[in-house]
Amino acid sequence: MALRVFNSLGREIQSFQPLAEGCVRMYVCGPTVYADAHIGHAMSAIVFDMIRRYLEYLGYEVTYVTNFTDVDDKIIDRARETEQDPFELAEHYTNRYLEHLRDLNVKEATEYTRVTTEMPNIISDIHELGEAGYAYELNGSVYFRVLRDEDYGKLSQRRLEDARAGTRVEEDLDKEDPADFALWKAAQPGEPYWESPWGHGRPGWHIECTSMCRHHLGDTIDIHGGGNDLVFPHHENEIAQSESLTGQPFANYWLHNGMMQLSGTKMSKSLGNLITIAEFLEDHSPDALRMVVFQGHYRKPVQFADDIVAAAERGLRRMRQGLRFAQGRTTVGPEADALRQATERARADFRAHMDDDFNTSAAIASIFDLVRAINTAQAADVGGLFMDAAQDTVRELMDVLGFTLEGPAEPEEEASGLAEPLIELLIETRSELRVARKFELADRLRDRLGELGIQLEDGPRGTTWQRNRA
RNA sequence: GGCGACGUAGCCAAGUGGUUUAAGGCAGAGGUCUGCAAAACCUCCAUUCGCCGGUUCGAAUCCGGCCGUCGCCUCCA
Repeated sequence: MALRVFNSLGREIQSFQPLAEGCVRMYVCGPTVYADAHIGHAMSAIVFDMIRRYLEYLGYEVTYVTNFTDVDDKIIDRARETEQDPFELAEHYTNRYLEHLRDLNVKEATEYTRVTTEMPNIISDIHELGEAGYAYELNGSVYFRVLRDEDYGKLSQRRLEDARAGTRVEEDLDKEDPADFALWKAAQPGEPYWESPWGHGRPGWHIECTSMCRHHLGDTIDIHGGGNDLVFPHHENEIAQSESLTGQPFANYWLHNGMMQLSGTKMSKSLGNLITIAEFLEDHSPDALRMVVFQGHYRKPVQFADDIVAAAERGLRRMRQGLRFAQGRTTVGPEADALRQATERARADFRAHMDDDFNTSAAIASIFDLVRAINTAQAADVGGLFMDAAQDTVRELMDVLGFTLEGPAEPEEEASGLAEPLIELLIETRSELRVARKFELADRLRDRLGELGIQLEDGPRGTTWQRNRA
């Protein structure tokens, strides 16, 4: 079975076939950097990271380009409000976001593009559009002539009249058509600007992605991704610009992730109902966010709430529990064989579900099935090759989804390295108490360690311990 | 108003015509193990898929209506 994906362009499941054999070129719309990113942005980054990782798992060489919108009205407004330099402001939040991506275990992009470093390409592309009759100048701004684009609206399945309906009536009432959108905006006094054939100004929002794709990936790319709130107008306009410019299809597959919901409504900067990535990571592991997102489907809205995160954390603990050091001595026999079969089945199921438009929820379920098989085998004293293979498979498949499987971080004060020997010493002492049947004391010791975040477990081969975040 | 998505157990959620009289995770109940706990394992936990009709030998899955939720139509991942 081969990979099939839901293409927003045409709204159907299609088998995935990249332009160049074995190579995938993908572009994902990144954030506008005027404030700290929230976990909705993180969801998008995580979803496309998963898609990229899975494509690589399938053996594709992936060129992954993502951008930062670092010139924009909101940035200018925010800079004015806070009396900052807009470029410094954008730079600050760009770096913050890059840090967050690392914290979230998002693989580094092949290239991070920015509007500010793309200016010559943007200007020449706008110029070309003008030459070809797709754009016109008006008072120092340049607009895209929507009427010239015969299949405008094909992505969002919107007719031009619908697109016009809600258009904000604003400054340039002289636009040829209300649906025409800005490729270049003339600078107002005090605004940052670049020199252009049309005077001082800055690019419109949509043209940046057109130029970045064209100049960093080529006229036609395999996958274009982003949140489904970008379908209209942003991606529709990108298609209009790019295809008018090159005469080639812009992107073969359009993939859109659903929105993160906080108490029933979309999380967004403008509504102010958000949890920033930084806030989330103060209390939770990056894996927890992936679990919340991937227990659902990337195209559907994801519910976010404290109890949902808590449930995800407990599921992850179960996953990690299956990776405990295996000390069983049975390496052959029916139990070992059952484990081997469970491992093969998990691999096959995982792959089949991921091939089905990245059904991460079902894919994770097949990993959980393997974890249960591992635990059962551990109880049956299975160890050796098959156990190693089973545990490695859990790690490998979880890694395809971008999970780190790291437990709660070690507290800083343990830097001295004294904590572990001390814990071992306490366990040793407690074992002696237990042998002496002084259970009350032994239990008290266990409880107190538990309060300190050290959880003891008495097994048939002695006591083990692990950190357990309160 | 226009375009689109969705409504599955206490919660999150997969499943889109028979192999499912509905995966998986969390929570809950009982049991095994244990000095006790924890972890793990076993069993149970929706005769039912928003509601009402229809198509079909057969529907959570297809069609129609209704109710409800959400997204886009303005900046938005």
